[in-house]
Amino acid sequence: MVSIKDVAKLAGVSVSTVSRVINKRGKTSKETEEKVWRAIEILQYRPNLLARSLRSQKTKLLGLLVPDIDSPFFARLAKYIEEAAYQKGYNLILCNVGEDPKREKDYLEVLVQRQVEGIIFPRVSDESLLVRIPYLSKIPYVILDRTLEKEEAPTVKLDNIAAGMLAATHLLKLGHRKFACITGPQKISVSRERLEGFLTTLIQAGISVENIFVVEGDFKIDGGRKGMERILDHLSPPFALFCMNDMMAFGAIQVARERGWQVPRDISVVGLDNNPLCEVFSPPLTTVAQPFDQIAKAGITLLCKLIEGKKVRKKSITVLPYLVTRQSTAPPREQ
Amino acid sequence: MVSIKDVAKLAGVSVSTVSRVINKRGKTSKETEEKVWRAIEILQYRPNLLARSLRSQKTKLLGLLVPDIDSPFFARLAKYIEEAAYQKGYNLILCNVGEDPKREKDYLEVLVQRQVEGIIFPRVSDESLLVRIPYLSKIPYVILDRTLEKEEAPTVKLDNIAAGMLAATHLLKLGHRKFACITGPQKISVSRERLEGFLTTLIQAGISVENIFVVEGDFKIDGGRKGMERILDHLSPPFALFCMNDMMAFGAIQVARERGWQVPRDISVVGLDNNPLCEVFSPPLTTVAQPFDQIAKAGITLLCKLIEGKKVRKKSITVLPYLVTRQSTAPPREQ
DNA sequence: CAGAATTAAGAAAACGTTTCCAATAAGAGG
DNA sequence: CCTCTTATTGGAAACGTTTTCTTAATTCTG
Repeated sequence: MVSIKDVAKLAGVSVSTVSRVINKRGKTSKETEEKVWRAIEILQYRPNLLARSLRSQKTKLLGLLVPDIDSPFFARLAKYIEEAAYQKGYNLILCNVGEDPKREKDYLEVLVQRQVEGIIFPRVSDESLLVRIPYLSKIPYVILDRTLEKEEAPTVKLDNIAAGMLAATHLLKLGHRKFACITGPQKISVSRERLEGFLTTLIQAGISVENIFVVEGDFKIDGGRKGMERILDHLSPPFALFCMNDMMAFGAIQVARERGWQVPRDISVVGLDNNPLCEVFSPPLTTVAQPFDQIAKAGITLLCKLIEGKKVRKKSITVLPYLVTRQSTAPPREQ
Repeated sequence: MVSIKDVAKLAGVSVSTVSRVINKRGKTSKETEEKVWRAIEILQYRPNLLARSLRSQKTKLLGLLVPDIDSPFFARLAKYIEEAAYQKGYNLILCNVGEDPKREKDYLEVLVQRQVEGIIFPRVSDESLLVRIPYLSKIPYVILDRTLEKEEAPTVKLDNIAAGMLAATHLLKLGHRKFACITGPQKISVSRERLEGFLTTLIQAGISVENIFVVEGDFKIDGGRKGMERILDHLSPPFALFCMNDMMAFGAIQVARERGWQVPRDISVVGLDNNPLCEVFSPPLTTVAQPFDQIAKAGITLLCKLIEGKKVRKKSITVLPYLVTRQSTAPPREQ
């Protein structure tokens, strides 16, 4: 491997001069600069970022801890996070932790050892080790799409209450009086907040609790399917269903169809996320959209501020959802 | 930051001894080992991987160059690649290059400078800079789901010809005699190979070329939509359609539905990839499945061998697709 | 019991940078 | 012509490891 020494030798200058030229720090004469660049060109020299990082204590590395990169939600988020990080000159170490706490622990250790400057992670659970491991709490981090109970951790997320309200008002406006909801795991704050927004809006509109049937899902297709089965065992159409993400909505609609019900004629369905497939689904899915780009960008920006040690006023940022109306919702048919 | 020196001091031994204990290299007495581990525990010492890598010339880092992490195909592949890398003790730097050649160049530079030990990337284009930049060709790499024209680059991919054949035989067996196909971009070898398998099988079965209508797509939903519009302008159902990935199949089916055609009654559709959403689509999509886990695992294994400098007999590995029959295909209706 | 062989541990060099400090050369001012 | 700045440059330490080479201490062998 060709090092800065080789460049210095070929250019006939000292190592420090080469460094100065490369980093454009300090004074250097035009001629030496030229000599140095020429040598670099000839030798195809590329600085070793390990050495640079070791010396300068800056790695320009971030850890991206994600539950499941294969889920459309996280894949989308990851894309925008990567984009924002790239813009700021950071690289991302991809850590797919799944449901495995051991793996999360492993990765956190590794990230620390690799001297990442910060960690960004969507939707950690409350049991997450991040907050537990003491030497970890020193490293800047930002949590996306999720609040941790205990402390005022830096967070960027959707206004989930507003999201629930958006779904509820849309369905109310269509004239629905009977509702169902498939939530995410209740231990995740996101689920609770969305439910809160959904329920309070309905109740304020005078819907009685007997007419609201809530089942717990898992944000996956299968949770939507199982949820819908339970709902249809207890509730007879027409009614309106709010699924807390699109995947579950897809699963739920499939079950409805299998049982002979039509969407939106018998059941209106609202999803959440605005997955690109909503458009091609049959029927195209009405959904509460997340501005993924905003979340990611705000997250990285916040993280960078924390890394630079700047004082941040608002450690907790929320972004607003918006409704995308398609064909899976309609007024309830006459009974 | 607490370093190995602090540990040495607290344990009352030399730095080299601490290093030996940590790496379990060389002889150390039970007592010193205990002293060292105790000091490590007290100080919460974690080795600095930058320094270690710098010295040992091993970073245990891999670059993952991917066109679009938000596409279901790449997200799925990335997940399994990450899994395989993790098993082998490697970390991944995520590089989402999009369609931007400048970005690809940037990232390749950065990866080299970060001293990654290898690069793995799905579906590079032939114009990819990888092969061009001379100092890059030294760093081990493996290409997934794609062959580069020129040389015998190490590759792991689906047997695409078999994939095309699988789709064709399935449709033939159902009794179809009129066919359409929405390909991927023709400049990507994957598309050409799949088409080859599809066409030769049909022609060998005695289907005349007038009864095969091929349009070029882009592997995205919209390509499927546009492709289907062109097909329906030229071809009247019933016929059988092979889409070279599931996304395009979803788009195509939507257009068919908009135009009043039913799948599979009027048009049989076969996709490719076996996206989890195939199951919940309406109708559930028959598809040629890719064994993502095998591809990823074989890719990482191959890359590791190249890194270790082992001689590899087979630099080019193909894995076999299999058909998953669902409800989007059926015998053609009587006309 | 002397010398050889073995074991455990320390000292120091090396990895490739950045950066502080000192040194040299050139120009300015008196 | 001598001193004082100023502009460039080089030398060397430092970042935190690993690893080679010594050295000291112990055990074995005849």
